[in-house]
Amino acid sequence: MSAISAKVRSDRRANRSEVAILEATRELLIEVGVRGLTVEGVAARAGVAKTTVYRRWRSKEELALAVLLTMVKEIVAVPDLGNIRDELITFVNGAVRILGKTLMGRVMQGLVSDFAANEDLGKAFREQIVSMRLAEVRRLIERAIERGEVRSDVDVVLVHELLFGPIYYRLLLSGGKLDRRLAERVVDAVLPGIRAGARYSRAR
Amino acid sequence: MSAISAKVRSDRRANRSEVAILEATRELLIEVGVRGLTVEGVAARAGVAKTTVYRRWRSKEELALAVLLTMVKEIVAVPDLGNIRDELITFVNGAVRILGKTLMGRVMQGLVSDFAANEDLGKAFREQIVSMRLAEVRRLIERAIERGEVRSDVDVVLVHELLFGPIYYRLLLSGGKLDRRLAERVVDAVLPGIRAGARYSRAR
Amino acid sequence: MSAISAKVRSDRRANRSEVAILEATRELLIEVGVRGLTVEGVAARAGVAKTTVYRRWRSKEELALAVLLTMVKEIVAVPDLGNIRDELITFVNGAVRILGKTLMGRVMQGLVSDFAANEDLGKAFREQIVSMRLAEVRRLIERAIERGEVRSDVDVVLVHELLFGPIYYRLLLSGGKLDRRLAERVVDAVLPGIRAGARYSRAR
Amino acid sequence: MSAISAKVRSDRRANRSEVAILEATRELLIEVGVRGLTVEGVAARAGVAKTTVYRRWRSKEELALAVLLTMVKEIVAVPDLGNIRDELITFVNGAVRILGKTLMGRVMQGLVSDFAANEDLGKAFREQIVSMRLAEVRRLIERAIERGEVRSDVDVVLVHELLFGPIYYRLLLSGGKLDRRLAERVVDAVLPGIRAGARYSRAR
DNA sequence: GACTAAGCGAGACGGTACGTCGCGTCTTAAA
DNA sequence: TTTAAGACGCGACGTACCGTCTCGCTTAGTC
Repeated sequence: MSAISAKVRSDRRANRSEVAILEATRELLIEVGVRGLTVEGVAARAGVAKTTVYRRWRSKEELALAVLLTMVKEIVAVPDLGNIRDELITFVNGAVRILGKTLMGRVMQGLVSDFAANEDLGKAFREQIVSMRLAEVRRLIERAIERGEVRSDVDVVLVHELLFGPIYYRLLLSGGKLDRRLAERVVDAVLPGIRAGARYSRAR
Repeated sequence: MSAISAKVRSDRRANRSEVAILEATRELLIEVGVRGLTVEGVAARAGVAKTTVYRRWRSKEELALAVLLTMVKEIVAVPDLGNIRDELITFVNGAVRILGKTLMGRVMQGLVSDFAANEDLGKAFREQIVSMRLAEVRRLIERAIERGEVRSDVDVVLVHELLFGPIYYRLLLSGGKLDRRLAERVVDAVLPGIRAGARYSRAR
Repeated sequence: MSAISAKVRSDRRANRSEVAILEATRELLIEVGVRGLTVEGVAARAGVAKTTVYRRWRSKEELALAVLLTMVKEIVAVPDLGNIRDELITFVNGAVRILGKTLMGRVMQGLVSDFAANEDLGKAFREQIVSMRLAEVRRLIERAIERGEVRSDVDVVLVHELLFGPIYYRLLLSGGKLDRRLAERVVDAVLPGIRAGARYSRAR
Repeated sequence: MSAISAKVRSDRRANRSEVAILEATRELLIEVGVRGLTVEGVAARAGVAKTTVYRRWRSKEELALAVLLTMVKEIVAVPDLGNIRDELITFVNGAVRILGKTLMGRVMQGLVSDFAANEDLGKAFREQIVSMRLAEVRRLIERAIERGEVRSDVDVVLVHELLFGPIYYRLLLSGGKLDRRLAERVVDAVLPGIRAGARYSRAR
């Protein structure tokens, strides 16, 4: 029992550092961005030794990703709204809002280059964000197929890319605004291609 | 005439360093990527003083961008193929090929974070790549409108984002393949929404 | 006790770098002089990072001064030789020897311009060398006054300047030799003015 | 005749640069000292190409010395004042004034290290300043010997060093003031040793 | 009065060293 | 045993001047 309580105490102690580090990271990400983030700065702000940071995360990028992941874990299931259009708009707009209005947009911009450079990082992002979004799109599409709104041979992966690609394109490359209208317009542009009864443009 | 030849001679001298630097950069980008690129390394490889590099480019990122831009200046006008589908596929596939098969893909991955961090860099990319692609899409769409293939109230910017967003999404985030089929499938997914006679999904 | 041994261990570790740096500096001062001394070179020779050098000394001049000070800390008290003449000759000759025969002469030549340019450096030299020599001259003069050899109203500062000024004048400006005779002749030239019973030349 | 006038005109053109460079050097010596002096800065201030500076002086130190020498060429002969004391005070005080009140003090401080490092520089200083002062001291002493004021076996070199050593010692090392009293007190301390009828302290 | 070469301004260049930053590792003392 | 504290080796940064080197322009002085 004392061992257990010790463990508990130890965990708490460990968590105190961990929480302090994450909080410091979050603050510094807001203040100076991923680019300006330094392990040294995080440790100082958290009142923690650099070694303690390194013991838990391999690099400032992993640290930034950890913070980013905590924010995006809000990818919640979209309730049944009765029609696929509203559901997709709701879902896509969730991403638009997070990327456009919160810290996450800047963090994403700062981290994206690291996804390619650092295998672990990219994998973590794909597994925890990309694949979850894909899964949710799949769920919504399948529900819509059952409703008869959407063709049954739809390529979910492609749809998912068509929905989110433009969002990230604006965030990362074109500098376009991430506003409410965006989600709606993207969804409206994609739907005609997957509506039940619609034909592939090619077949036309 | 003597003025011209003098200019040429002068240019040649100036260019000798410039060319050497760009070539060294290209080699190093292949070997170590944007992340591993250092001004020091470029200067050494080019047989040039560090100061000479800094005299022409403010940072290794600008240098990398310069190399990248030389590669993408191949965004050439798509000839009239008689139908918008083939034209768009040709155009989009140009980007897919460059990003998927050449150095440019890796360079893009490495630079994208800097577009947000460095105003000049982002501006240069937007003005020299994004806006040129947008202009070409506009040209193609307008031609298609004249042909009666496409609705006349199409939002060109959005179409452009729908076409290229998924490409970059794969390159930067999902890790999906950039293959020949990609361009075709994206175009076929986008066309239904802009075909003449098509209705907004919403109106349905 | 454990605290002490710990302190000692800690000192040893810290000192390892410090000693290596000072030794490298000493060697390089001999080889290339103050002028040719570079922090980069010192660090390389000492097998130490440049930052480690900068952590301890602000500039190569401070470093050179540190070496110089270790050498001149030999300004030891002159024993009672029974007469002021022998005592002063002994004392002045100490400086002549160090400046003429050891590295210190060259280091002094190299550093002297920095004493004026760098407040800290000049202050360190004045406090650790000049004032110690002045104090020793004062002690000797006072002893001689007690013996009745020297007038009691002697201006010790001036005497000190008359004794050492010519030495440095040779070292730095005239290029004259620093030999054994020098100390003797300077002392013999200065003594008549301060002998008990002597009168100021003016009073004559 | 045309050749001559050509030479003259050419000289004038050459002199225009030379004068501009020296004037710029003088200004910059006042503003930033020898330490802060750069060939680049001098050329810019003089509105002259760097090459033009290098064509005339080998280094910024030679340039600084050139300026310094123009200022000290005022070492003029001391008139016969009837007694050696007043003559020496006048002479020594000339140096005290120049070193204490004009730019020359700071320039000397900045150049002195270069006298040892640069053979040409040291030689120029010794030949144009030191030896001229020595010659003047010799002239004064010889006149005083004829007057019967001073012993005939005086070591002029030593006297010269005793007179000027303390001045430079203050300027360069001790930081003591260079005021009117200094010349007088040094002379009064040195004279007893060389007065006619005086004996070497040793002989006592 | 046109021609030519010498001298010049301008400034790019290769180079050395600067002093700084942050990395990730390692050591120590305290808890 | 874990931690805070922080020194360390390291690599690269971007800067300052160095002294050398073209490059055309200006400008005498010659033909």
